[in-house]
Amino acid sequence: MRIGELAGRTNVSERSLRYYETQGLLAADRTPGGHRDYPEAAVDRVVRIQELYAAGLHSDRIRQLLPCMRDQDGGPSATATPRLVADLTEERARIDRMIADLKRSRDTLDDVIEAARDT
Amino acid sequence: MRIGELAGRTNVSERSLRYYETQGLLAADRTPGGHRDYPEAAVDRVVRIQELYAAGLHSDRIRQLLPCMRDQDGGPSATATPRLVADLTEERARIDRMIADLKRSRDTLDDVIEAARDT
DNA sequence: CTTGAATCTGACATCAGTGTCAGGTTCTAG
DNA sequence: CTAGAACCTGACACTGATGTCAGATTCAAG
Repeated sequence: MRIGELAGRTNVSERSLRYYETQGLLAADRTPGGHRDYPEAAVDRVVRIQELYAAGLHSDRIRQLLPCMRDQDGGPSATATPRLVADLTEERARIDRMIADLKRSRDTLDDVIEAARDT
Repeated sequence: MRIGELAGRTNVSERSLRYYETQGLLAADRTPGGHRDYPEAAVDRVVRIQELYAAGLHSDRIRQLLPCMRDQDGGPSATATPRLVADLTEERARIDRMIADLKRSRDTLDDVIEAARDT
């Protein structure tokens, strides 16, 4: 599929899709004229990439991670090195802290919202 | 207490504390010479502010929110307007989506980490 | 063929909190 | 009183994914 369709289906801008390519996160075939042609699996991949970005991972880390992921077409093409496992474990801990923070903020908002409801 | 101590106790840089003041999030008395003098309650407040920033709220929103929060010394000094409640409800939904995303990313990392463990 | 929509590359802007530096002033222990 | 630590303001840089614009090219339908 072409970039416009992929953007529409993933709700990710064309700009970002091209950026992912420069970062080595998302490959695309090219038509004879140079237009990008994405495989169906690109949809899932883009969604994953977005999730990982949202989790605070940087392009470099995502690039290391992607080949080790299951649920890619053809299964994982690599296994994480010990070094990468250590890094990912740290990222995981960071994500846990983020979740805890977010829950506290959510509770704070709930308090304020509820206090207003009781007015 | 002075800014250095507050920074140390909250693990927030002095730069950020001064920035919070310009944003109207954190007030401080001044010594005759002009140095900031924070009340004890500033520690809690700074922690809250950090959590809310981490949850993706911007300064403007936090400024609206802070006076409505419980657990401030003296209790809440304001109640959220209906307009603010609507905005906060939206923020809350966004935070929920963030948490869901983070959990998915965490699961992804766990998969990769575990796959490496089974090597 | 033609024409309009879609895509291409490259460059520059943005956001918003934070880092950092400079040059000056205040505080406090000795 | 004095030295050094701590603090002050103001300004500029940065980060890194994304928005946006310009000018050129390709694609696909009539």
